[in-house]
Amino acid sequence: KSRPPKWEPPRSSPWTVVEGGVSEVKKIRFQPFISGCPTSSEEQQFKITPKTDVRFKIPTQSHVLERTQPVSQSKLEKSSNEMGKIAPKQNLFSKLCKRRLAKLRIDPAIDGLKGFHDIVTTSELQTHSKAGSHPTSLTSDGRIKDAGRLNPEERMHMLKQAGQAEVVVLTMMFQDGATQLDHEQVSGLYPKSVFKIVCHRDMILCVLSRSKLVVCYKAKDFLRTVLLLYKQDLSWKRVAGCQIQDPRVSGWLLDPTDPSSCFKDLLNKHCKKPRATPSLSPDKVSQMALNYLIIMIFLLQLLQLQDLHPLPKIILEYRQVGYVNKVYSTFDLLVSLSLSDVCLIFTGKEEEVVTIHPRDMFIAREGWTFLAADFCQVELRLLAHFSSDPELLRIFTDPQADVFTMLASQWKVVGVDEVTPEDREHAKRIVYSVVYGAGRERLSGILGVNVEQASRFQDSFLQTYREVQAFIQRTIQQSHKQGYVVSLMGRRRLLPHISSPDWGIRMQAERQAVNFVVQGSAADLCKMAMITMFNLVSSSSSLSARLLAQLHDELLYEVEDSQVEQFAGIPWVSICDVTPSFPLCVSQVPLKVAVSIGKSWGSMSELHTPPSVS
DNA sequence: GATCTGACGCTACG
DNA sequence: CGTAGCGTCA
Repeated sequence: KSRPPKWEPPRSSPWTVVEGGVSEVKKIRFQPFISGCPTSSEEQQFKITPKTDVRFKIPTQSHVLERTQPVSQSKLEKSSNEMGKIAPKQNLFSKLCKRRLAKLRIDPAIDGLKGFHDIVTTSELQTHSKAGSHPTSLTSDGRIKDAGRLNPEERMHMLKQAGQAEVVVLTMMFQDGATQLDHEQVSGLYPKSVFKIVCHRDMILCVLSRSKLVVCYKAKDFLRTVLLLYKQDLSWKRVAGCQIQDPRVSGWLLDPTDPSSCFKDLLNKHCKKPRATPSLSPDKVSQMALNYLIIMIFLLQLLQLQDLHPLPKIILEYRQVGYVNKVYSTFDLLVSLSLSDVCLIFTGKEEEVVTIHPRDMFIAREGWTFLAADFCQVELRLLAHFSSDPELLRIFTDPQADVFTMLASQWKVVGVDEVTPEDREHAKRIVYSVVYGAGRERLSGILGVNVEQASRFQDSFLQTYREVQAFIQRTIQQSHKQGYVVSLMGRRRLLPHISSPDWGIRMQAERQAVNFVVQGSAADLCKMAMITMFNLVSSSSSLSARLLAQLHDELLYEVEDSQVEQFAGIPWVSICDVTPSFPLCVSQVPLKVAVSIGKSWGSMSELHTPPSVS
C-alpha cells in the first residue's frame, strides 16, 4: 500500500526512473549478459577469474545492451506481480547504481542504448493491453481515458485540450493504479473537471512541446524516461524548450522553510498571478479547473536501473569478485582514480600487468567523436581582467604563447623552449597558490625549497604584478565593508566570518573572498558557455551534439563525425559574452579556447587555436 | 539491525 | 591557497 513518498521535502533526487522497482536484488543481480562474462546462479557464491579481454571491455561497453536478451512477456508479468505486492523501497541495487554512475558524470539514461528499444516496445504493448482491463482505480473512474483507445476525433480533442490548458500536471502511474498523486489529492484539488488520460505518445509530445508550464513530480526522471522511450524518433531538441517543474523542488525554492510548499501551493501561486483574481469564487475555481489536465503516464517497473546502463551490473559482479586486485579491490575505486594517472591492474592468475589510462576508458559511440572545449587559464585571465594589471595583460595579449610556460621560463631562468611540462605544472600551482594567498610555509612545501626562498619568491611575484595585489586588497576591503563578495555575473558569497575576532578564521574568510571572485566568476563563465551552447544546438536543425561532461573549465561534447568540423568551427571564444550584461566584452582580456577532438577521452588532440577576441 | 550524518582523508583542478 | 568530489568511519 505504501507508495513512494508524495510530497516530502526535496531530497537529492536520484535519477531512478521509477522508484521502487525490483524487490529482490538477487533476482536481477546476476543476469548473464556479457559474452565472456561469467554467469552465475542466484545463491551461489562464486569467484570470477576474469579474462583480460572482459576487463578491457568494461569501459567500452556503451553498447552492451545490444546484447541484452529481449525480455519475455512472462518475465514481464512475473516482475510486475512482484512489484504489485512489495512496497517499493530503495534497494541496494539502485543505491549502488546511483553512487557508481554518479561518478562517471555521464548521464546513463540518455546514452546510446540501442538495445533498449526492445524492452520499451514490450512495455508499451503491455501498457496498452493492460490499461483497458486495469483495475479499479483506473476504469472505475469515468474521468480516465486511455489515449491509446480513443478514436481519432477524441484524440484530437484531447490534444487540443492539452495544448490549451493553463497548466498540465503529469504523474507517473504504478501498476496497481496508484499514482504519485493521491487519489484524494487529485480529487480534492480539482473537483469535477479533471481529465485523466492514460497517456499516449502524441499526448506527451504535445504537452512537452508547449511553452507553458508543466508540473511533474520527479520532472527530471520523467523527461529522461520520455526521451528514452521515444529516442528513436524524437530528438531531445523537440522538448528542449519545455518548462517542466518538479513541485518538490520548485515549492522548496519558493520557500525552503515552508513545509507546506508543495504541488498544490505551487499551482496556486503560479496560476493566480496571470489571472489576478485575489478571491476565487467556487465558480471560478471550477472554471479554472477546466484548464487543467492531469495526464498520467503509465510506466512499467521494467524501466529499472539495470536496464538503463550496463555498468551497474558489471560493477556489481565485480564487487562480488572482491579481488580485482589486492590494491584496488573494487571497480569503483578504479573509476574514481586520478584521471591523469596511470592505473595498474594485476590480473589474478598470471603475473601479468596491464596499464590503463583511465581516460581511455571513455570512448565515443560508433560514428561519433569527442570534442572538448577548454577555456584556457580562465581564472588567470579573469584575474587580469579584475586587476587590470599591465604585466599580466601583456602576457595574455599573445594568443599563441602559453602563460604558464612563460612564467616558468621566467622563474627558472631558462628559454621558453626548455620548459618541461613538469615545470609548467609546477609554475601553475605556484602561481595559483600565491594569488590565492598561500602562506610562506605552505608555499615552501609546494615549491620544495626552504621557507626563506619561498618568501622571497612570493614577494617578487607580488612585486611584479602590483595591481594583482591591489585587487586582492580591494576585494578584502570590500568584503569587510559589506560582508559578502560578488562574482562576475552577480552571484554573491556571504562571508560571515569576515569580522571574526579570531585571526585565523578571519584570514581564511579573506582568502575565500578573493578566491571566490576569481574562481566563482570562472564558473559563471563556463556556465554561460554551456547555456549558450545548449541554445545554439537546440535551435539548430542539423547539430546533434550532446554535452557529456563538464570538468571545471572544460566542456566535453560528443559530436557526430560528420559534424565535427562544423561544431569545432563555432566561435567558442564569443560563446561566453552573448549576455548583454556580460562585462568581459568590453574588457581588454582576450579569452582563449582550445578545441580538441578524439575518439576516446584519453586521446584528445588539439584541433586548432581559434583567434582570440578582444 | 539498518540507515543517516558529519568529520576527515584523499584526489583533481584552478 | 581555494574549490569540488568521493570514500571511510564513528
